[in-house]
Amino acid sequence: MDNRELAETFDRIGDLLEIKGEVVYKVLAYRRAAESIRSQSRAVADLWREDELRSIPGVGEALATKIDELMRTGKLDYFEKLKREVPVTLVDVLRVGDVGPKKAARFWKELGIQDLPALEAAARDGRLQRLRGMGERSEARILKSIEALKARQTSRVSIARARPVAESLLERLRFLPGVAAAEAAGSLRRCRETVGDIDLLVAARRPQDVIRAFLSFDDISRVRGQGDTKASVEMASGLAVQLWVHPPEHFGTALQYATGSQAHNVRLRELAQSKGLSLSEHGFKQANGSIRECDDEVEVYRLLGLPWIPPELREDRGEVEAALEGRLPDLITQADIHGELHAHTDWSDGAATLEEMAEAAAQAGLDYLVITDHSRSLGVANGLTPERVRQQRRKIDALQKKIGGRLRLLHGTEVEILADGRLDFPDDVLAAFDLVTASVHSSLRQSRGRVTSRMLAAIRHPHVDIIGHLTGRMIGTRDPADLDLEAVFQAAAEQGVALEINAHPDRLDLNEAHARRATELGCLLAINTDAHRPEHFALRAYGIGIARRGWVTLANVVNSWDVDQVLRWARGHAR
DNA sequence: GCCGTTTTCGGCCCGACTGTTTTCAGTCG
Repeated sequence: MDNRELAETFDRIGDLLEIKGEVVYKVLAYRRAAESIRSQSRAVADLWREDELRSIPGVGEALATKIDELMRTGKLDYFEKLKREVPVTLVDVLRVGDVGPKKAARFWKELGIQDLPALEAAARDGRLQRLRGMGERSEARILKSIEALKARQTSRVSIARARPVAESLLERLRFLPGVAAAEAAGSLRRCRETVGDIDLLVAARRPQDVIRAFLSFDDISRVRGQGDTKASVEMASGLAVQLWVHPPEHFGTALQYATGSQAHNVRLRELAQSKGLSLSEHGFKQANGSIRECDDEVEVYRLLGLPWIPPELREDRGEVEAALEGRLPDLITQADIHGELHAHTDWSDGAATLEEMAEAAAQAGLDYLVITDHSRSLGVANGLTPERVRQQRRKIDALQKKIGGRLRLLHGTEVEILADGRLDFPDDVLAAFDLVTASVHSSLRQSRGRVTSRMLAAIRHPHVDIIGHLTGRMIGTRDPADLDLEAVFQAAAEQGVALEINAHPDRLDLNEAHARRATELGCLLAINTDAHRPEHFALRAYGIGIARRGWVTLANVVNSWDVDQVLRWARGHAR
């Protein structure tokens, strides 16, 4: 049983317990454990074999026993019993906005509603509004929420889709009279790979004016809620947006609050309590009732006795402890990256010429660019034959002479790792490249053993320098290959082969948990855009975001090195 | 159900908004 399935099981148990009316802290304990398991950088199955389950934050005696049962038998008696008490289809009812555990339980017990279609039918028949404490408006709200739930395919969208929408709104908000500042917060600011909704924070003296102006933006299609200090809307595109408006004196605490994560905020508020303070978005309330305001986020953390914690780390994954102990990682930044090691041209499936890609790389401020077109067996991508490889080398050398010292051009390849683990070019062809990235694009559905041994063979191949987009996953459309990551990371660390963090927002592969584990094991990493057109060099921001969420520091990122160091490494490691 | 230089028992963040209520429960982030 993998981490995701395990986390889902615990989440589901939490949902059922909540509907059943169990004390909330037990529910929270299951959810906290689920989240902790989801963000584990190691497979829980491995920890189970090593008898280390209790090292997972939020897993105590009772949950460790349950994980053990799930690992041994694939089932959990406790969960099965629970499902006989509470219909498991009710968890779908919980997904409806404005319906929480209390209402779900009442709909079930008083109206016999066990699933989403039954809820919708009841709402349409006007049966919900006849319940005590309900009314016409509540029923209409629920019906709208059901429609919204059905309309969107998944509840989360790519960060790359959300960011431009947020930027567009922020530009307009900053232009409003009386607005001192406007920033994106929430999961967007924390650089999660997907975001559930867009959270925006505005500093202004007269919040109601800002909210009124915001609600009149013409791309807003529905107002979900509005008050004196916040508004919640849906965009025409279906994206949900939340706006908070606070006076400038509160901006520090408000930004901290709106950035989250919720789990991180809970940790900070507990820390505040231990100092006799009560922390909220309005400030620190002292024991005598007076409020200490903060217009600056750094000050919020300072008052808690902490250094400022970068938003990407705020997930309650050990960052508060690290901050308390003065061992926060010195995270990689965009400015640390000096070269692109993975880019395509129209020689294979890229959209632009060598010249155009070189020009764009120089414009993007890069010092060096490695051209890595596909190898021959990737027919759909017009992969290069050895003969075309030699032609491309001559073309690159000529172009280098033409552009001079502005940009160092290197000749590389993204060579296919074939289904049997061999590479798609013979050794003498590979030897002629400045840099070799090896990737898997097909036969991703092979067994765990086979995919892993293919990957290990590639890592141990004397000419391979980088493994591209390791798992092959495409967010939302293609599952990652089933790999023994621990074995892959160890081999990569031993061989000095770098693992790519592919910055394309559909890939982000390694993901943040993998990046963190790879870093712990001492792997080298490469943060690449896999650019197929000039504007793709800008995608690096998303790769940097994931790297930072994976606690990646400057030390082991190969494209933070200068070109000579990269070439020395490419020639020298484990050959 | 978890967790501990204030505790192995008794805590477990804080506030805004909504709708149905005559003072509050439920939901959400």
